[in-house]
Amino acid sequence: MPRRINSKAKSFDGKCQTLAFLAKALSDENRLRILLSVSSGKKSVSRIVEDLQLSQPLVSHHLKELKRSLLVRVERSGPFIYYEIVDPRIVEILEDMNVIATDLLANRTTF
Amino acid sequence: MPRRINSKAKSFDGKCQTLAFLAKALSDENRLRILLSVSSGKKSVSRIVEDLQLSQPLVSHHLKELKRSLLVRVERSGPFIYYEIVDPRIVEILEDMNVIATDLLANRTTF
DNA sequence: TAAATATATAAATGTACGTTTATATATTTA
DNA sequence: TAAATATATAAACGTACATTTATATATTTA
Repeated sequence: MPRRINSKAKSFDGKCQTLAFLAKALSDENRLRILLSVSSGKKSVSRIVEDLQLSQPLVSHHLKELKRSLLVRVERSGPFIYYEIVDPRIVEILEDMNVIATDLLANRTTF
Repeated sequence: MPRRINSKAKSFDGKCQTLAFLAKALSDENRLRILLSVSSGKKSVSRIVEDLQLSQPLVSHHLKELKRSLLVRVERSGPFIYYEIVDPRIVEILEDMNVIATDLLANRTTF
């Protein structure tokens, strides 16, 4: 029986790889903006490009990454290809992360 | 007045940079393991090295990154240097992320 | 079918990053 | 003060990745 340091470590055994993969998908500013821009409904690539003022190949590239990370789903309709967030709970997580990040920055001298 | 696409986008305006920074700090498997290993109390570098079976310079390097990301605090006691998680809410976030990641993987064919 | 539009892909490039190896610094002990 | 222990730092290396430029694919329209 493998030694357990504590219960918290146990509950994360073998999950850090998956967690790191998900975190990496969220670790780029432009990719985050793209993900959030499709978090409230389907949106075409060109619409994302227009809204975020990013180059079309860059948006396509990040959408491909988000799809590879299972965070968005794709749907074709005529000449347009629509992307949409798969699980809106990701947005809640990002909101929680933002609260923590704000606190960390505010108390960075104190801690 | 700048155009707002939707309320969600508004609530994240200018925060993606911070969010991406935090996510990047959590985007490496070994760094996550180190962070979680100091999430239930102070732990010395050598103890982390022993628990996680990682090289000492690698652990030191990642601890430096975690400190730069404001996620851990440092405390010296004799020859030992103890690290500790700053905000345990990070662990809750990681638990939530793990739930979502698990669901995404389970439904990856369905979505 | 030709032109126009929408999106994806490929190549190229610079940089960031994780890891290893080697060494330096700091603290305790003999 | 010398040796041993604990940790940090620096250099070196390979790789991953974000971005740009150029081009290919697919769909609609004239």
